[in-house]
Amino acid sequence: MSNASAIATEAIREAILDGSLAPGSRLKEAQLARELGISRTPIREALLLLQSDGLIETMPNRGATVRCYAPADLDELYQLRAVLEGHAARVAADRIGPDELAILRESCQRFDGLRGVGDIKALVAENQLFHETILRATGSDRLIEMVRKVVDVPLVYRSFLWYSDEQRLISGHYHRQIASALEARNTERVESIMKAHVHEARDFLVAEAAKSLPEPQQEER
Amino acid sequence: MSNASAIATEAIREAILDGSLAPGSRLKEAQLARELGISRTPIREALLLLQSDGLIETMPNRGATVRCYAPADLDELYQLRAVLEGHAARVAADRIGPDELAILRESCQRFDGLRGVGDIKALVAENQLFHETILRATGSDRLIEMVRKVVDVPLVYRSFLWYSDEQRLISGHYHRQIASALEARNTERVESIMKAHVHEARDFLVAEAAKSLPEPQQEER
DNA sequence: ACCCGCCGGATTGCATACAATTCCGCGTCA
DNA sequence: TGACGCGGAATTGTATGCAATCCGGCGGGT
Repeated sequence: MSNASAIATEAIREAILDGSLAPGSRLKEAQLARELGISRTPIREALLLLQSDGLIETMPNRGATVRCYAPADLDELYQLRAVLEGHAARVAADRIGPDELAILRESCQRFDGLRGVGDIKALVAENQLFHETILRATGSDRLIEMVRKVVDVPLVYRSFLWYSDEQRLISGHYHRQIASALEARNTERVESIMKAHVHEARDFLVAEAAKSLPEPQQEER
Repeated sequence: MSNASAIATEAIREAILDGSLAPGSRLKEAQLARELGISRTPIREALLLLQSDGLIETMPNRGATVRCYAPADLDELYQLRAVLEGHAARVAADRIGPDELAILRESCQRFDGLRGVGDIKALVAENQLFHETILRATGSDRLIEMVRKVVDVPLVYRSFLWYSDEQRLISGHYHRQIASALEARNTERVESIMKAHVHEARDFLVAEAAKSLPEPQQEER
């Protein structure tokens, strides 16, 4: 991470994902530059990248704001994610190697081990590892990139999912089923399981989001 | 198109798509700035956008080059396009309105009328209109954006397709079938036809590309 | 009282100057 | 002769200054 604009990009992205920058809040270039101790130029480049990631929104001459997401957006994102990850799983079934399968197995083990533990961050990380391993097995950088764009955004709201012990159990089960189908190189099956897995996460999250933020209010600052 | 960086983005994109900037050629910021009569700052922003579109490639401290595509890349892109447009067609089947259906019908008519005519640009435009109408009917900006990223890139090579009279005929046929399936709101059918349509285009193009550019040579400048 | 236009502060957009890095050719040394 | 290292030119990365634009408040007119 040598250059300043990459540092800025990650710093701002982290701030958005961990909630220090609330949805709707205004991102002033000068302010961000001061806070990160760099000039406005790399900040502008970072904002451009984050915009293309869909994390922020910019209006010409009026600056950038952290993008707000309505439940409908979550739904749309997860729909796309199901399509993309389903496809990824199918492709991966033909190309995944023994070492990657081993990683998946181990991940499933650790996932089970985390049952009942309150460590949400570890769960999220473990889940990410599982999904990313499958994505990498596709060998398609474009696909990886697309999924990242669809996954990163709802990460803001996503922790909800892991507070439910039942959801953890079910997710772990899906992961094991997916790993088995990949091992058996059953393309049809792995695609449909993956889609079901993502769709369930969507249903759960959309329901939760509808409860906790019924109005997509525009926050200010 | 008021601001300079948007102008620069479109100018460079056009130059890449119409071939004035050959794949592999180096994009020097100062040179582009001189040619467009603006400073390097908006050029840099344009390059960032084009990079996220996948049209160019940049290495840190070493500038940008027009991205080269191997036949394998074309294959990958069309695979993704089939998945995404297939999904789009499915979604559109539930949401498309009568006016959009009319546009599709008219487009099919005009498409048939262009048979035997040498006007490649008109064919490309008509084809784009057809596919974009379906995409817009999904109401999902993210999906539109994703497809654009996958479609724009091979546009460089794509004219091949339309030189074959047989391909025109077949494409026209697919378009009519798709329009019918949409009108009947047959989600399963429209998805599978759209996928087949894209897959055929891919087969044709990959075969042509393999013939005309057997080695993905790195051009310089 | 309400609407309209103007003005000052704040913020973004663009240009330019400067610093850091890379690439290439030359000379030196083993 | 070949490999290594060292400038210097070219190019990218960052900082900063200035112009253009937008927002909010104030005053005048209806």
